Amino acid sequence: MSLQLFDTADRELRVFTPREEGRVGMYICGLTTQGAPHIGHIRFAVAFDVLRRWLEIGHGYRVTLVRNVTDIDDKVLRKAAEAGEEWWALTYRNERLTTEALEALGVLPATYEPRATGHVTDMVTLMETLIEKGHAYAAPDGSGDVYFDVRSWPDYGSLSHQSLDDMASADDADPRGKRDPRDFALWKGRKAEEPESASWPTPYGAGRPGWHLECSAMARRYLGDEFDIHGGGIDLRFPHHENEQAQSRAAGLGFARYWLHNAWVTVKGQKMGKSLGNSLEVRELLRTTRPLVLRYYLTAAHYRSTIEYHPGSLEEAAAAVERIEGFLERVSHRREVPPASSYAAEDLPEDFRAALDDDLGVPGALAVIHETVRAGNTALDEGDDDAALAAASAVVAMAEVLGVNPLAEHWSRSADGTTSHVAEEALEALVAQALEARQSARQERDFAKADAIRDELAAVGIAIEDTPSGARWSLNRSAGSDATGSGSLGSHSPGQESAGSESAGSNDSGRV
RNA sequence: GGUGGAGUGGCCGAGAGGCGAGGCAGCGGCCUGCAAAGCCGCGUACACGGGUUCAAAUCCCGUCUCCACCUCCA
Repeated sequence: MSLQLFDTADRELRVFTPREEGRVGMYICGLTTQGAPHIGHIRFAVAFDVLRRWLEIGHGYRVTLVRNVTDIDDKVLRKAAEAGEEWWALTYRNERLTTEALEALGVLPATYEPRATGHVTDMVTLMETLIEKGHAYAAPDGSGDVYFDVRSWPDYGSLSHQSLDDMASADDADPRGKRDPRDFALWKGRKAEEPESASWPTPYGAGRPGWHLECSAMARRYLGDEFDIHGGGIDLRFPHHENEQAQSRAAGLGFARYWLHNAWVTVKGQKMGKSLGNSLEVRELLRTTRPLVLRYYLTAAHYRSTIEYHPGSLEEAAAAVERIEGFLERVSHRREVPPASSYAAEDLPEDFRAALDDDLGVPGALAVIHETVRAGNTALDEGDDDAALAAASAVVAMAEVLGVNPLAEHWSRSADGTTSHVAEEALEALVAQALEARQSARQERDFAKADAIRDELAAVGIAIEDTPSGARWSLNRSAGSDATGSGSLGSHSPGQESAGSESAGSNDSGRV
């Protein structure tokens, strides 16, 4: 079984073969840290996190993932000036917000996250090569700009399949010193009104990186002259990636072998924009949505399909997540579900593997997870704990590949540190009292009273389920706007009767 | 003008010539004191018009609508 990926350059599925046996070098364009990230911004990170996990878990590759931080550009300087803030303070603050958002969603850390501003010398080296080879020139107007000469590179446009002659010339582009309006800036000479801290000396004059050069320079430094996968949002295909490829290849480097691009998150059919305010910022959404749910939501669609955001889609994601969690909880009352790491990748269901090998078919992979959940629930209903445990193990392992494993330690760490064991124990004791009272009422067939107790608990976000082995309670995850309930407070059953009346031999479990 | 993508059942969202992915919601049933959870059953969907084929959401032709990119947006 081999992995196939859709390559933007070839516009078709290609069998993925790394250039070096067993290792994969992957570069993904991170964010320009000019603002707090919204869910659209971080989709790429989630999408490529799944790819990275599948390469590692499913295929055993050692992945070197480089995710850059473009920490300087026109907008950064403009916003900083508007806010009366140092540009580097603004960009660093937003970089941290981005990191927090990605961590919250369980995106595995990159191997390295280089910043553009730290790689000026690498960029100068590239510019020197390009000028030497006749593919770039310093603007003759003394502006300090250095441009790539697109006419000198016949292959220009090959990534986005556009012909130079068909490209609309950029009316709004600053034309100073360009030979052709489509020439793009490798380097931007410092303008008088720009802060000195935002410029670096070069042989061509002081200035700062153009938007594209840093990626070529940093990919080269960390992944080499040629590497396997380059990813990013679909909008980056042109001009950003086209330009990266042009400047790197013109400099004699092999550069990326596979180009992958993810689609948007849209709102009302349109690309998310500034006008939406901050309501879809990750940190805002996480006030009312569990990180696992948001992660599931962003993961569930195929990476090349647009996700249309609408109110309610997060609730649907929550319901799907709870279905998986509910099953794992049910099993965990009977047996100890082993961690994902103990599950051999080769044992992942064949349909699941095939789905992911087919250009990362996450929707198909999720279907396998849900089918396995149903089979597991059926096994549970039939008292076949072995089969249920096998299903649960597979579910955990599959979900782990997608980064949506409810049992992963990541999700049980409370994001805000509010969950203390003391509080947990206190809650446990209070609920236990209520459940005892309800149980006596039920035994006396005073169902009005029993139901009243259940309603009271429900009102504060505690759901009750009666099972053959006694009542269980759990924090109702979808209740109320702020009842986010941490995983560690997930669900409880009266310990003393946990396996009591059930079939013998099922009590080797204990609780997880 | 150029390039690329999309239109699927109440909703989300896969698939891509023949057996209706999966989830959410809904209805019926089992279970339950009642619920909840779970399980079982229930859907005759593929923008429109033609065509090819024994067979078309899937291929071909045409039409409509929407979206993205075309020099600093994931």
